[in-house]
Amino acid sequence: MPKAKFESIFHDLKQRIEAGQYTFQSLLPSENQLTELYSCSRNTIRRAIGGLAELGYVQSLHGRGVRVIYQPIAKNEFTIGGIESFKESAARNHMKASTVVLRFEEIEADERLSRKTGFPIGSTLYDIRRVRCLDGKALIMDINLFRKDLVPGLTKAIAATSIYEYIEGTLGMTIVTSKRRMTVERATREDEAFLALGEYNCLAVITGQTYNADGVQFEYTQSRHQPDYFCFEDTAIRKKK
Amino acid sequence: MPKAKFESIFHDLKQRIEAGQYTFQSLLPSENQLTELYSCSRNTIRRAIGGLAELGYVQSLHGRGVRVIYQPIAKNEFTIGGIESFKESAARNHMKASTVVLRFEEIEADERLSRKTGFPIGSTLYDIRRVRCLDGKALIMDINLFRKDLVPGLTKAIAATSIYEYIEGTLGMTIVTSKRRMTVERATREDEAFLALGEYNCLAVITGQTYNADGVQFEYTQSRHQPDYFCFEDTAIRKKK
DNA sequence: GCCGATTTGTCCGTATGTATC
DNA sequence: CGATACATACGGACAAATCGG
Repeated sequence: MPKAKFESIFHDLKQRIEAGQYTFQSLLPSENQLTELYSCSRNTIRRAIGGLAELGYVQSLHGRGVRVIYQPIAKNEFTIGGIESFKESAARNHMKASTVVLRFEEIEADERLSRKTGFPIGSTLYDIRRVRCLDGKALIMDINLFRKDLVPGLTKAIAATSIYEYIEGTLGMTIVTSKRRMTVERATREDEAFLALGEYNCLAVITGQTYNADGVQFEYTQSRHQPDYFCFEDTAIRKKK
Repeated sequence: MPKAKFESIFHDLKQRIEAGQYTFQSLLPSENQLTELYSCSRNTIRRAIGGLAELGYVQSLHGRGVRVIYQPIAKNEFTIGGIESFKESAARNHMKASTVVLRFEEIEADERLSRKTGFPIGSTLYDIRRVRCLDGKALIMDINLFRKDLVPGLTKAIAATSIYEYIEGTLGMTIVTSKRRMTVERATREDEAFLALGEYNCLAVITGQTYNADGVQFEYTQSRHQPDYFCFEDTAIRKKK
């Protein structure tokens, strides 16, 4: 529920573009016209347009207008975008999701683990390992480390459903920033044992650190995807020199 | 050379964070203090901070301040971020780059190719295929399609050095928006024939469409990376509900 | 628990610069 | 050249969240 004005304008324009009201390669109404349409200041319009540009929906042309560069694409893959939980992605792709918890332990961060994950040395962590299945096939290996003091009361039963629902729903914690690295790695013996890799000997690996609303890292995750069900989208905007 | 004020403030703050003047988990000076430090309006400061947040350098905490969440990491891999050419990336990673042009032809976009690449049907395209080598190892297979009418005068010799230098330098065209999809694919016979894949049977594939300053797509690229030399970084900021 | 000071979030109106047509 | 349109910047106002007394 967007309460901010620029957000609701952003969503309205986004929907109109997706619906084809503003077509590919056409120009949006000028910023001055939009200020009248939405009865707001030009500043607010510009924030909405800025959001659309980040999404790769439009591109501003100095002195000419704002061009629509949105093209609908067929999304039949397990596309990742923004911050989204496994359950949310599965639902968006209309797939049956299930989870098997392989490990649920408490460990302490030593110096090596601290360097790797970014957690302070000595912090107590939940160490969770799960296999994610879509439509019955084991496709993703999730390795999660949570700071116990920031995510108290986590149980194996919660891990089997959705940890993020617990964190955002029950604990009322907000997830804000998420830093991720994507790489391709050789399958480990564990990957081969638990996942349906088929003829692939590699996986798409997403390593991420997640920060809560206090700006404190509470999670380190490694998500190892069977290649068929991995796709990441991104839009980059080049800075001027 | 940033002429805009908010950009130079952005770069200054970014450098101070990287230099450790503002340390991990500390708070920046308040926006009001920064307006005095840089003698500018609060609006301008906020734009600079917004840029740092997008980079994953800081996170704003309502009512409290702006927390630094930048942590230096060892970048010994071929990291991709923003829009960057092969030569630029190689230079940043202190590696010797060389290129072998496998193909340089003109083709016409039929209906199938148009759907795949986003080019209009009937447009004449340069079809270029190149192998990229770093420190003598063949690691990347680049497949580029350029609209001939938008990138005139392209030659095989230019393809052997840097097409982007030609586009931005000689033609004076500005690259603005770039949409990319990352996937993992099985190696083709061509990949195996020309690249040093080692024991991998997959590659990291980046498929992208690039738009110029007119908002017109002039390029479709597929970049197929040997896994050891591929790493993509990203920061996501969760929208509020 | 309340109040006031501080700090970030949103929004407005205006002015000026720059690019396009 | 003038009109239009986007880019940058300023200053002010009020809301919302946090923190200390």
